[in-house]
Amino acid sequence: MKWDDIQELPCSVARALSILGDRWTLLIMRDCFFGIKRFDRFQASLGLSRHRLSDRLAKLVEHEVLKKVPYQQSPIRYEYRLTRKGVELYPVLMTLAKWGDTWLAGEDGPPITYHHKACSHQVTVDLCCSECGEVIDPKQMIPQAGPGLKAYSEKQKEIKV
Amino acid sequence: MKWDDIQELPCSVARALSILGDRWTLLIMRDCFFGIKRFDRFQASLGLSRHRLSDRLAKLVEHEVLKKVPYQQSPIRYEYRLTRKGVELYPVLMTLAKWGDTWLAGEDGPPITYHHKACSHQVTVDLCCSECGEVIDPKQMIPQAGPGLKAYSEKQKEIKV
DNA sequence: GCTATTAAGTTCCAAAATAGAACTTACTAA
DNA sequence: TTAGTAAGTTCTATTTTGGAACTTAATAGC
Repeated sequence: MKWDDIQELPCSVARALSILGDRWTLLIMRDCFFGIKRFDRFQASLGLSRHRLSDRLAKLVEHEVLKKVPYQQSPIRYEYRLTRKGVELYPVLMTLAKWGDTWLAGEDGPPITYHHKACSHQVTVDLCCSECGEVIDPKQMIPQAGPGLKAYSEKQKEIKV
Repeated sequence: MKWDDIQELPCSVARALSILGDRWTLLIMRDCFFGIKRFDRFQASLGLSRHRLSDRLAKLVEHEVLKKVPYQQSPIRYEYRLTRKGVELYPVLMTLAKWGDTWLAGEDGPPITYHHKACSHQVTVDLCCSECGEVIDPKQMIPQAGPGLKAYSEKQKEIKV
């Protein structure tokens, strides 16, 4: 299967990764959450080639994860800002960061710590149930075919007929 | 910067992505959470080339995200099982899935829905503060230099001297 | 007016990674 | 003896990437 085909799969993880799942995109998003907005600052921060960066930013704009906003005229220059869709990737990055902190940081401890304004503690993040608020244990979660999968199956049948 | 260099950065997201951040690895992990354990089943499910799959599984085993366990003798055959380190990637996949459900599912709705044994509702997941339990708003989180970053800075100084 | 600088890219080529098909190995079953 | 199964490995053509140089449109200093 070609990479571009995975966006067609009836799987939200596959669809998300078709936008985010290459070498650099999630690191670009990390930088966005640290407040980076401009081309040269992304390039300096990440050290990827300008060519790649240009491609990746364009793809993120195309998918409305970032938006280009002019920050000066003559010559007109744009910066890249998170959209609502982009901001909602925060949990993905925080769960990745927590996993890295737990399993890859070694003796030195986490490179970044987080403080929560609401409770003013140093905190980590947990995945919780939207109904009961309990911290999620994977074994307690039961996946079921949802409407999107059923609709996909129907369409596949039609194609075969 | 070469991709292999990012694992050296003082950033847990970069380190995590150095293991997980290529085209297929997180999809392989998704399949693990759906109970897939054997080579041919991964290949059938994902449609990636056998060569790639072999590489990716080996890398995940090397990093102790999966472990090879024999399931028969003569000829000896192994299956791939999640380690503790692997199981703890569940939040990463669930947050990706939720984002995909929200932004990429379209009219058909989410392909998969989840039910939580503890509360027996259909649920989604939220990112919550480990201290106060509130759902996380990115704006309420304040990043600070942690011990790992300080240790890294010290080491960089030594190299320069 | 001439030259340097800044920011945001684009162009080009060599090197690395990937897809897909065929092949290999070590067995079991008919 | 032949076919089948599972888990890979090998090979080649194609695609993607990295890195350096170049472009564009403007401003600032001399």
